[in-house]
Amino acid sequence: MKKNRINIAVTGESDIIYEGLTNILYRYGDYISFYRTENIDELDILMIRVKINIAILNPGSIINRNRQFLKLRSKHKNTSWLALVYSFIDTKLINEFDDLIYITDTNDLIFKKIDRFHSSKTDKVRDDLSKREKDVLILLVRGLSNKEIAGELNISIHTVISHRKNIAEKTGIRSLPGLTIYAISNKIIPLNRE
Amino acid sequence: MKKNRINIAVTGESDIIYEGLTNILYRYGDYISFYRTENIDELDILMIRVKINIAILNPGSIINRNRQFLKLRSKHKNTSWLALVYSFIDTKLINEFDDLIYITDTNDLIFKKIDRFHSSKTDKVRDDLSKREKDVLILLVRGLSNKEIAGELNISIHTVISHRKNIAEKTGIRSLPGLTIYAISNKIIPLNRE
DNA sequence: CTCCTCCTCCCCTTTTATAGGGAAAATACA
DNA sequence: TGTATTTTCCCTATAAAAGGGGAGGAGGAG
Repeated sequence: MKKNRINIAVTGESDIIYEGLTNILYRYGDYISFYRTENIDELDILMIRVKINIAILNPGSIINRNRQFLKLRSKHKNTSWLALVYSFIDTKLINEFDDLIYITDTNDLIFKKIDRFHSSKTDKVRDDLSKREKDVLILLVRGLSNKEIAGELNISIHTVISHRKNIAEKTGIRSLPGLTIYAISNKIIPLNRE
Repeated sequence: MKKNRINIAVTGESDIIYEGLTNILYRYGDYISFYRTENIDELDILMIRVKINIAILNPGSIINRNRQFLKLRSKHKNTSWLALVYSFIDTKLINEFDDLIYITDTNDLIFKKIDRFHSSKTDKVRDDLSKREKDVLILLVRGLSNKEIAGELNISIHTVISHRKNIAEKTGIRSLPGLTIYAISNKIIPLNRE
């Protein structure tokens, strides 16, 4: 029932691609952490200190670095390796990857590909919040602190914290901005525009 | 002190590139409107009803459609035409464009290129958030902590806190959910869901 | 009757955020 | 060339949140 965080490393020099990819994937919950590296050397260093679940890299960045890439792969057997293809590329290189993301892939397709390598995500994505949890969420989005929410709902602050823990567990969203967007998207609160 | 809006059309099939490009450019102010078209036919139709200041397209999408492209160009002489290059491409094609954006361009470089075709740059209003403040806000809405934002922007955590103080002062909004809604309402971050 | 969810409450420690102060350097503007 | 804004950095202190536990009662489903 617990949702594991996914750590995704994106390797490549393109701001556009990095921004695009992270922006698309952020929508599916903030249980994804991104790490950006410019090249395979940086990726190597990163993977020493962070357990990367999914590494996405431009195959172009490992041309002439094939041996280094294979070494890194074998060092981190639990990592999934995806190629982000936006140019013509050697088929041999591509075979080294677990899957390919094409620059022309739709948002949904991209997420599905990522999703396939994130086994523990499948069990529960959309558990509905209980009434009390929604009450807390609404007041949270209004900017009240835990203590203020406790006062408003006439319960102890510990209970509020408990509800928040459960909300975080169910939605996989731990940040306030993320919860705000969740609440808006799920029409728990309306977004009034002037 | 009115700001002219810029209408930018992005033509191409890649979600990643569209998201990346819009995401980068959103930061520089909400005076940019984006229009997305999948191919040059759609762009043609779009330009009948909307005055497009800048058209960004993948040169690959006009291969074998060169004549159509040139016709469209000559029909809209006030539009700037930029190529978004992420693959090997015929140099002849490229010469038809006013400028090139490479997939490896940095955020700043991309904005400079766009900026060059936006004559009314000088009348930018400064009564709202500064660029850096927007940078902080965007990362804040993504759920990063002050420390993480500091790391992302390569500044000290004290600076991040300073920016946050100024954001709170300027907007009068102190809560994260409030700032999230502010950012969405002011198109500092996009909220596009299914 | 048992299992499960919900709601309620409490403990602990560590990490972050808030709020007040200040200040120097770099840009931008007029 | 001044002046204002922006960007950067720092201090102290307090408040709040995060993350890890656990636990009892109410009520519904099987």
